[in-house]
Amino acid sequence: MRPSTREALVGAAAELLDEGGPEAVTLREVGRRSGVSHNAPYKHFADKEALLAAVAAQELGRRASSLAAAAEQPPDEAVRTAMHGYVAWALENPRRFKLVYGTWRTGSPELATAADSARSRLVGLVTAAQNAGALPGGDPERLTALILALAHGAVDLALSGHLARDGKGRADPDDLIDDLFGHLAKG
Amino acid sequence: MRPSTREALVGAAAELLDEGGPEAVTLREVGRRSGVSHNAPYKHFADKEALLAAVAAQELGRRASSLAAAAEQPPDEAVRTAMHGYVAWALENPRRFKLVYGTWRTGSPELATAADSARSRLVGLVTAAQNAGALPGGDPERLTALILALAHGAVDLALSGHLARDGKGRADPDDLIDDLFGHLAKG
DNA sequence: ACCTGAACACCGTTCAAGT
DNA sequence: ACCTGAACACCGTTCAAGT
Repeated sequence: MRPSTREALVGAAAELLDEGGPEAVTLREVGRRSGVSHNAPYKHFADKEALLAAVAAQELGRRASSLAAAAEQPPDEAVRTAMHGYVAWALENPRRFKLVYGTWRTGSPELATAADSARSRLVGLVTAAQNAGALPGGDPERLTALILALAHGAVDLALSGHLARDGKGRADPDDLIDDLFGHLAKG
Repeated sequence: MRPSTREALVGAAAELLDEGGPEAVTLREVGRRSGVSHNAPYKHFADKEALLAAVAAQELGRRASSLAAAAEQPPDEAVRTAMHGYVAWALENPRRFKLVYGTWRTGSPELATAADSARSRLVGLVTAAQNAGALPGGDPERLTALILALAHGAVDLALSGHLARDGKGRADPDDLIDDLFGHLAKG
């Protein structure tokens, strides 16, 4: 069966987001690409932000699935692999990354659920790595937060050009992740 | 002497940014609060983005000054103090934080200079801490990037609600910074 | 050099009306 | 239940003109 109007709207919005950022997502163009009028979206979403939240939730759901794939690796490598995957996703889809972690004026339950799901999967990987002796002990949620914060910050700084780009101090997000795991292994 | 028109425009833009985010910074309101017409800003800035870049550069310049203050502490504590200061600034001024590290369609040399200045000050603090034996060795630029990425990511995740908020795994950005320094000290 | 007022194209949102 | 067309208020930007 062909996509429902709602799915078409979300798809068109994601497409426009990739092409030109959130302000390029005009309800008029979303409607046009979906074959409906420019205010048909209001029958499916409260406003433009709710439409963007649906795009973010869809993206986060896909991220959670790719975390499930990382879980099939041996536990001592799964977390690192997952983090490199996170970085690759963010660098390839910077506007989706910025959207997902942007500021929302009105909280979307759909988005919150997707975020919790992704984070709890990662906590599972970290716990397994701890049990395998590949990561130091302590509260797994807290260690997960540490690792995720580093990966997230490295990507965000890289995207905004605030990471040293040239010269001998050059480090990309993948390097920083490996550095962190090196320090954690020594502890 | 009273503020020039340019300074008034930047000040009004910063005020509006704090009140309602970037989209609340309308050139019409900026002009009104500065006592000029709604298109007078175009005589000082190429467009709205250039005005926002001036706000970001001003903010980053102030951040660099506050890093200078941290340098007066003993070297083994200066970096940690600076990072807690970074977190406090970001949590108190989330819209300025998001603006500074947002995506710019057109690069501003003013902003790039301010960013380099802030980062090189931090590298100086890290180098001093390494010499004092408070941080592990290795390339100071790269270690600086690691620490900054963690602080930045922790704040950004906290602002977007992607850090665990309740339950036993709860960690705020300050906790994560201390955790990182703990792991680094053990290495 | 700096500023103004009018104008243009565009956008989010609302509303009355249609099926 | 879902959609349309007209309309409203608003905004970034441009332009001709003023001092």
